[in-house]
Amino acid sequence: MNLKELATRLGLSPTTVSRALNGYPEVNEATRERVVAAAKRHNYHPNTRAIRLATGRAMAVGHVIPIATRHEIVNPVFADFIAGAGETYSRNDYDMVLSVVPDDDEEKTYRGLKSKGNVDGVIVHAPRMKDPRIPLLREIGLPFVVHGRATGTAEPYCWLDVNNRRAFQRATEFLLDLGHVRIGLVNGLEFMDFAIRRRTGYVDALSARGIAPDPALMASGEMTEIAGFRSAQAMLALPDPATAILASSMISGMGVRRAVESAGLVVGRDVSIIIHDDDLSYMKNGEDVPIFTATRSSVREAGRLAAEMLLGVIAHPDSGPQQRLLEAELIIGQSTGPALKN
Amino acid sequence: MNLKELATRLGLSPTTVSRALNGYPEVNEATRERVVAAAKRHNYHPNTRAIRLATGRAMAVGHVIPIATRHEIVNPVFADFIAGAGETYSRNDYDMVLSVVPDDDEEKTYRGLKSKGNVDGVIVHAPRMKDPRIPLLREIGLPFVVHGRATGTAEPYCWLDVNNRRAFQRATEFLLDLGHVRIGLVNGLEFMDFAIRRRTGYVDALSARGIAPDPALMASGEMTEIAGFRSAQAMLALPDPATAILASSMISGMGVRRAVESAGLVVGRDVSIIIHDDDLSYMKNGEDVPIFTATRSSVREAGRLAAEMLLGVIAHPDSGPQQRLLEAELIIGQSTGPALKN
DNA sequence: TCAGCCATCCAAAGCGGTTTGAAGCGATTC
DNA sequence: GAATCGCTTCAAACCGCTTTGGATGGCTGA
Repeated sequence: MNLKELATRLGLSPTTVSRALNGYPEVNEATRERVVAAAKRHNYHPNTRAIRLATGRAMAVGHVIPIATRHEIVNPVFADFIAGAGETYSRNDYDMVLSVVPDDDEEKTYRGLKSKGNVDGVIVHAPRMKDPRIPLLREIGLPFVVHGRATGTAEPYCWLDVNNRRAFQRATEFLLDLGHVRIGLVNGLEFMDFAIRRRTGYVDALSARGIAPDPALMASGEMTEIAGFRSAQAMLALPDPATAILASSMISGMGVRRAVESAGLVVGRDVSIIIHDDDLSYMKNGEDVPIFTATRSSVREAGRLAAEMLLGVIAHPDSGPQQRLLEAELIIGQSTGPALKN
Repeated sequence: MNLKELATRLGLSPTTVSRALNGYPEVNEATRERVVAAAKRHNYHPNTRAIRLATGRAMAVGHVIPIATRHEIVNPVFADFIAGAGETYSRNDYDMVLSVVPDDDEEKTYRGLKSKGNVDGVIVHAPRMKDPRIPLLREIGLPFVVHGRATGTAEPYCWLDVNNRRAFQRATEFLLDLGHVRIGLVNGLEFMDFAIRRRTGYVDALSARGIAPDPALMASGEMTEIAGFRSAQAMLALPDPATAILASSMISGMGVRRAVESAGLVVGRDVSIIIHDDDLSYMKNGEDVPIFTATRSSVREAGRLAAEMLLGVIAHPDSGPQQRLLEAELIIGQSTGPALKN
């Protein structure tokens, strides 16, 4: 059943039927009701491909996922962000198209997306310092929103980010207030923008109390369990070991916890742990009482909001670059406690 | 730059240019080269929306992700599967479109995808027993491939699955051979088809050795760290406690490990653990030496293969239902050892 | 009464490709 | 020399919708 058939059946022109269904004013209310009823009765759904060609809009948003040789973006955090963004798209009748491409094809992919007209805009994931995708997208004129920020980019652009610096600053201050001095940081890879900001927050908090950051207490790597384990193990084995550790994710936090426990120490008593909790739906930080004390910010919610921002930018291309900074909450769990006097 | 402009510039008709670029035989080789060169020079890319309307194909594959109220499908395993499938689509110039919808809209979504012509086929995720999506998709005539199988579905359909029964049977036999008798199963939710099959394999292996399955040693729940922890904790607290535990994923296995360690026991000596390892890219089971003994099967590779199968079905709709069963390998890690005599 | 004005509807021209049917033309065949 | 054939190329229809630019006719107001 297509528009023409439906129109014939109703004894109307395709024009009128189209207008009736799309809510245009120049159609008699009685006619509209008749059309709407017939459309429902015959289970008519306009063909998306035709709409797209006729309107010149793709009604779709792209997410480009590089199959990285050096760093995996396909991680649990990404999945939850996508889920959140997808909710927004569904509600707005947009499609979400994911392009999984070898990372040296990334630029070609963005250019293709634009020139072939597959999408109306894209979300940029996991920005790095001076991320080249930002000038690229501006150059080719494809609307975009960055999830995170890219330090070192001069021109303004649309982004939505968590205040990572402030979150880690607060977490560090919290540990300092508990009397901890030897505080370790198990960070993500420090070419990622968020990791840089987190370290800044951590260092700032220490410096404000006159504590010089100790390189031995600052690790950086993939946010995996095993990496968390190893980094924490090293920090606990120091002559002057860490008594508290900040971990960059739930998963690396689990590695840190394993290191603490396998050193015969008790989490929350001998060693405090604070993680960053993305509030992943399948990886809750406890149910009622959080297991870990954490800086929490829902990445799924971030996905929803970033998608909304992008749809806004697509609808109003010259409304100027929008920006939004979300604050993480500091939630107190069972993994932190006062530093032991000795 | 569109086809007509390019044709005008070349002094040719759009027909010839289109054919030249699409490799049709009825065009002079010299002309074709001229056209191809001009297309590259002017950076011409045919408009996807126009191609889709003209050919009647969507050149896209759908993945419907229900925002489940009762069960989360958006999990790490799903993310890796998607990444694998996406690789295949990119190589074949197909788009991957994800629909994130409330779970009571799932049927409506599939029907819409078909009648609006957004996709040429779909992948069905996380099948349950007698999964209603299979008859639905058959009814509306939308090509599909199921990742997994749905026990209780009479008619044949396309699927790609891991031999879950055999994998868990072998794992159980391996533990039995090591002298374990009290073997626990920390399973996924048992309305999921894969979980049923795993339990069957486990029970079969025990029965073959004359061991009656003990309900106290069989848990079922979400595959989270905390659920794994709790189930294992209960099994270790029994009067006749488990000396070995099968866990359904890396994450629940981490919970099991924590339960073992926090009971003051040593993994691989006091208690053996075998997990199912989906070989997730960001959650490796060790680097050279696996941490866990595991039944391993790459879910990413499964994604690639399922996507290939679907593209095949789309290209040859009446080639009959294809089916493929992948075997998991049993890899020996550091989490298993002989049962202690006492 | 008649021009002017809404309210309502329609024909036709896109959107940018693919594909069908036919035509031009030099070479071959009879 | 005419008919035939193959190789190239093209004009036009088509995919299914949106949207522009009328057309129609009843109603209002002078």
